[in-house]
Amino acid sequence: MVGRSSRVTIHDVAKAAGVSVSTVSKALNDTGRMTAETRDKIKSIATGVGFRPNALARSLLFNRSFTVGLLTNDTYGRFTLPLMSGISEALVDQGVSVFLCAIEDDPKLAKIHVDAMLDKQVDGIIATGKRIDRSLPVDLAGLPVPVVYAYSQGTEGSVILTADDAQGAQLAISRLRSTGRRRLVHITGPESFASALERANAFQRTVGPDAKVLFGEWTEAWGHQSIAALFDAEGERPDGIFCGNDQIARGVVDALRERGLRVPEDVAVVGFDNWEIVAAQTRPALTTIDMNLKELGRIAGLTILDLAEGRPVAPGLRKLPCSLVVRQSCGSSDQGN
Amino acid sequence: MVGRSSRVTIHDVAKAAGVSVSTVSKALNDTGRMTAETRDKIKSIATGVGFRPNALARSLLFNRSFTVGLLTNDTYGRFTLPLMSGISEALVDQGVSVFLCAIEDDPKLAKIHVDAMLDKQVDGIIATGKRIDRSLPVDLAGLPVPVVYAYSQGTEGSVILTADDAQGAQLAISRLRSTGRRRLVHITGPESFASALERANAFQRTVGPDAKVLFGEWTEAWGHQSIAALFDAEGERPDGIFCGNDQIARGVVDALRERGLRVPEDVAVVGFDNWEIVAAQTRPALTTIDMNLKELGRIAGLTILDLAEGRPVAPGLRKLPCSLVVRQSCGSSDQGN
DNA sequence: TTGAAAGCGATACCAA
DNA sequence: TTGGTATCGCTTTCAA
Repeated sequence: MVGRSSRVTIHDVAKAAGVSVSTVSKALNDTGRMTAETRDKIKSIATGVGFRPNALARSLLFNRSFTVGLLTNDTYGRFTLPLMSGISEALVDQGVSVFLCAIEDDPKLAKIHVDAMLDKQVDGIIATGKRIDRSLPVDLAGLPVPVVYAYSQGTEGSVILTADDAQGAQLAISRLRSTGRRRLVHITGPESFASALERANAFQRTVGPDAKVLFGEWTEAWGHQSIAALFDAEGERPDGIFCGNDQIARGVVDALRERGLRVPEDVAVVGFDNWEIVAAQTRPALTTIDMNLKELGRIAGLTILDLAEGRPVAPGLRKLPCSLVVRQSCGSSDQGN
Repeated sequence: MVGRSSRVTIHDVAKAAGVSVSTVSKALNDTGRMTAETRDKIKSIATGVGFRPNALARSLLFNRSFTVGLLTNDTYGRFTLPLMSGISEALVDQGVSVFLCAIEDDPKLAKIHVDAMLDKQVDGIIATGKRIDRSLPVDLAGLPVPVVYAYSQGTEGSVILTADDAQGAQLAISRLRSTGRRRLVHITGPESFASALERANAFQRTVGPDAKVLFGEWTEAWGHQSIAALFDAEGERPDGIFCGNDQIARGVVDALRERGLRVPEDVAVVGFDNWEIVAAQTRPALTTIDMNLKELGRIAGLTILDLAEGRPVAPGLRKLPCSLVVRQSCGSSDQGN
């Protein structure tokens, strides 16, 4: 039997308990004063009839909707999903729900979604994208609600959360070195990506100013091409490769294997992103850098809540640490040369 | 300058226009009667002061929140994201927003999310998962709002939307045959998955009762293993392989190439899922079956809206057609034998 | 200790 | 043509 049982209001509880609505409200919210007996009786009746307060009514009263919006243009969800998961996790105990709006780089659509969220009185908006040096196609400055940018470019004076690319790169390099690798190369995406540049700079700062960096595409194919270039050429060959993302790393690992080189024995490889579906299916599975996007999401959620509740938050760019995920492509750190 | 400009209410508009709130309401909603002049004046003043009606207040009045919930336990978002995108697309013009709740197979978490959504008076809930023969860890029957199951098991008498696995399999087989393949094999996931079984049954119904089906895992590794088994054995070798998902297909394609077999010239391969990240990066790129999850989401959105607005919807399982996405792994259909 | 009434922001009926 | 008032479900002040 499908049927929408209609909702029970505080009025119904009052009638059932033989008291007034105000008494019920006070009883359930543990406010006002009354005999413990009355309070308990009302509480048990309320649960008995299955009363749940209408959040809309409370929102109207408190001017707080216990709702935040997540705006994204990342269609693959590679960044959005872990972020979303972290946000949700941080906010669910506070009774806050998340509106997800996928706007696909369409300014008009973005505006429609933002307006809809504002109309619904969201307590704040978290903006996220697929790269940290591009902003969403909509201006979020001057909105009547707080905004937090997570893995996206933000406006002057706003709160921006991102992963610490340089630190992530260090992590990868340390790992390669601790397994005894000395001839390191960095294969990464286009130079036009701030995160590619950031990692590459960290790489050269750490390994040396003329450490080799190959900029290209974020694809497996680029991984293959790079290996061809590196190993067909004369001269010194790398024994450790730090890749700008897991797809490149996969291409690199496959290309090395096809050349009869063993990973990690002959060449160790570290990826970036910890994109499960790529990293875990690569043979050998990729040791890689995780940007901890879920944690980033958690912090974004808590931050937007702070802002919404009027607590002070320092504006500016905040970089959160990456961590190393050890699988097989980089050997074990106690392994000599 | 960051600052939350406080919201303007209908009252402010009324004051600015020198009329009553009821007149403003009527003017803006094109109801009631008044001089076109008054109406226009009020409208322009409203836009002038940046008035946007508080959706919460309207919801309270209309008992409609213009909000739906999407409940999912699919962490990768492989099914959820396209679905979400379709739902959102179908509902955004109606001013409906979507709460996304990721519940990760945790019954308690699921209940918390469902309760939060109900408290916020969602107009309906769409439940989705990562396989069609499992239900979410929460009972959605008897809720005071309509529920639609999309790519998830549903309850007796509910509305369930899913992809037509059998038809998808037919599509793959037709494609293989139209490129002249005659010795077809199906490599797929565990027999315990309804969708694997459904596709396998369709395969045997079409190709013949003793057409070979290999059940295994949904992984690249299984693709490799199957190829080893098939090509190391004595006897007839397949010239066309239909894979249960794109990951298996990728393993198959890689394994074939490693054996010196050309894809698609020697063996044609068709995948399933059209998971861009896998299908497009495979060399050659995978011809595969797309479950049209976005369209499925669109229909789920429209259906939940129908239900929410009291329009009749036939209960039961509704299978939506898959489509073929042609890339390179299956050659072109005008190619002879 | 309990309850009546005002009000959150909007809409709609019914008078004027 | 316009405006006062009740209402949606809830919380909170203030009076009883």
